[in-house]
Amino acid sequence: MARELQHGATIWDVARKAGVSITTVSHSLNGKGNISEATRERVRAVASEMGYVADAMARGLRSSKMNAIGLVFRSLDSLGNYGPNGVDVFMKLAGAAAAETLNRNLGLMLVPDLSRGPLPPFSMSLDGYIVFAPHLDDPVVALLEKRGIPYVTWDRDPGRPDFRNWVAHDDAASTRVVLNHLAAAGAGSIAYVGGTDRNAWNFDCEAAYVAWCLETGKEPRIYHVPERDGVEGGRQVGARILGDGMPGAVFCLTGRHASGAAQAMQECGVRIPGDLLVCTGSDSEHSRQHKPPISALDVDIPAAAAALVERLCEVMEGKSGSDPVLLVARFLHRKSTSPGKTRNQQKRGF
Amino acid sequence: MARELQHGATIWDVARKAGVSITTVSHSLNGKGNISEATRERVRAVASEMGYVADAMARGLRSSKMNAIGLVFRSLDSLGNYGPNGVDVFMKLAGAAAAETLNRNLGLMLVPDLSRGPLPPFSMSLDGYIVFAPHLDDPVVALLEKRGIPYVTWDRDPGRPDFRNWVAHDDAASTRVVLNHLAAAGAGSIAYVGGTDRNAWNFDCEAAYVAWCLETGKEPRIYHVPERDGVEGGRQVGARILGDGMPGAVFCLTGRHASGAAQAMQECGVRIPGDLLVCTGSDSEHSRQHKPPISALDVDIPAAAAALVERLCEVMEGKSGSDPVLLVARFLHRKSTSPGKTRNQQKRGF
DNA sequence: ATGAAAGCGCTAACAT
DNA sequence: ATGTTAGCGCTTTCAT
Repeated sequence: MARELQHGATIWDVARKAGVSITTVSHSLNGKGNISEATRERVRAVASEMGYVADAMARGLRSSKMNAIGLVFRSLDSLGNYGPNGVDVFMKLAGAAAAETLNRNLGLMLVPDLSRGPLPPFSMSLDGYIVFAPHLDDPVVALLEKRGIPYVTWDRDPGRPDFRNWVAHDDAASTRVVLNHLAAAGAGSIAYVGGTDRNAWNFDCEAAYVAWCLETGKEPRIYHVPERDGVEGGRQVGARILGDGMPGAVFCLTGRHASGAAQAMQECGVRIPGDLLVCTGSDSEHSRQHKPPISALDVDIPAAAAALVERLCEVMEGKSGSDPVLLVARFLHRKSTSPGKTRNQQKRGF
Repeated sequence: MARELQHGATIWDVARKAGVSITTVSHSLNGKGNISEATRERVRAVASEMGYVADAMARGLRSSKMNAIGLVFRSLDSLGNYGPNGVDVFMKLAGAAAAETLNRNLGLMLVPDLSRGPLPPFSMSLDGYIVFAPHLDDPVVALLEKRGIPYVTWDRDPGRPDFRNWVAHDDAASTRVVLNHLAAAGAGSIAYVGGTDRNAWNFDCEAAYVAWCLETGKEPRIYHVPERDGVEGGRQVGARILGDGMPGAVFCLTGRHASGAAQAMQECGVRIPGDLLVCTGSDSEHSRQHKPPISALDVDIPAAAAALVERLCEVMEGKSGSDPVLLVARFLHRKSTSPGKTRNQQKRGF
């Protein structure tokens, strides 16, 4: 149906009905200017009675503010399988960010990968962007940078150490928490399984692992599995690890890899946690539902979303120079790293 | 930083640089009017060289088209825990819809519940809406209706039988598929566990269950658990069902309920599928990861998103009178309803 | 084949 | 305390 017909009342309609000028309407509704309280009230009443809502585009055109921010949806491909890791984290973040932006009366626009294809009409008019896990030399970041659009990132930009508008977990600290926990639980040697995406998470966790090995005098055992290979990739690496000689523990960054690796090894008769401890750097349904449940680092998604949106708002307001925001990952201690637990605890999924 | 500085080139800048009028630029870029191919090419070249992108708001103001649609985020509360069911379906749909809208060069805006709080600035300017599972007398639908904004719904609007712009699974048919499967697998009596939200899914599945019982001469056994009670609610209903006398099968609409019910009953010594068949109407990580995996109806989310977006585009273009789109849910036959399967199949998670 | 000019609905100087 | 007016950047008649 033609929107023209139904298109809501304009500021003119309100002005006419209230018997004032459009300026008065604008000022009344926006709490600006010098308007008598009586008039202000009357205008407000008329406006709300008419269901008047200022046209976002007209307003935006004038103030060059869209009142909406974008959330970049990198690599749609990887979402193709809608696995718990791809979608889970990203989409939960989208939900939490939407809640967060609503509080500030901003819209949240999902923008699937800006770096390929024609730009969606709105993409360059948005007030700011949240970029999820930029990788090395990310073209999306380059585009935003070139156009001077404010943005913050989840995880630091691995190629740009001076860019400081990011929010992330303290990956180095989290990694040490895990490794120390594993060592304390009796793991003599710990194998590490990272992903292949060139993002800060992979880089920093691996670096922390290597540093920790150096400090504790252990021999690093590093494996890489492409994120997209998911559980199956995990199974394969599990087999490889077994082939290379069973370690005391395995730390898989990705939840799906952890689940796959544990699965494959259990099928070979390895008992978890009896023979081997397993832990993941990213909690997901896979780690929660695995038998036994797999210990994991957990992203506090609402906190992350809140921090990202808040920081972005600061940047949009021109504030700069703040430090990056480091969140603490929660460590969820579960059965997979608890040798010697009773049957009862096991049953409760702990 | 002040956007003014960085604000991209305007149509004027392009016109000046190309030595033509803004009309020529507009026409060249939009393939309208009578412009010589030479000029058109030159303008295009200049524009792309300058990285010119038409301002979405200015364009929208003129054409009163936003080129973006909204996806209503009903009841954020229920997403509060970001459990696999809330997020799973809704967020996957958001992702798929974003991909789908991108193909049409439309933006997708996440709009958290229009019915409470102040309207987000954009919400009333969007070209159309996808409303996810409207419930009876849904205020969001009422608002959209009042303002004449085109919308489609996922699942029919239970209170408005004449509204036909919806996409959903054929719940009646799907329910029968499940019940027949359960009966064929040897279930003499089948208990049904539905949710309490007043949406079409709950209504239609239950109606189909009752009808099927009537036809087959079975006594209906109906239980209700609030969606938000999740796995714990499932555990409780599992206990209740056991208390009322164990049936041959349980059909839980919600995946989390199914998982909880199965869990509680298994802890009481019930063997699945040996003593009892369990099936859910909504596949999720919970049903997939349960031991044994729980048979489920599965939403083809990309198909649903595609259908929703396509239908919405039709509605926005003024086409009307099309029939609702009925999708077929896939039935995923798993171990929980396969009595007498071999050990091997069991191992493969089938 | 090209350009001038009128708005779209709003905000913010600038009158009054 | 209220009103007039000039644009924001664009599309679209209507001239030329």
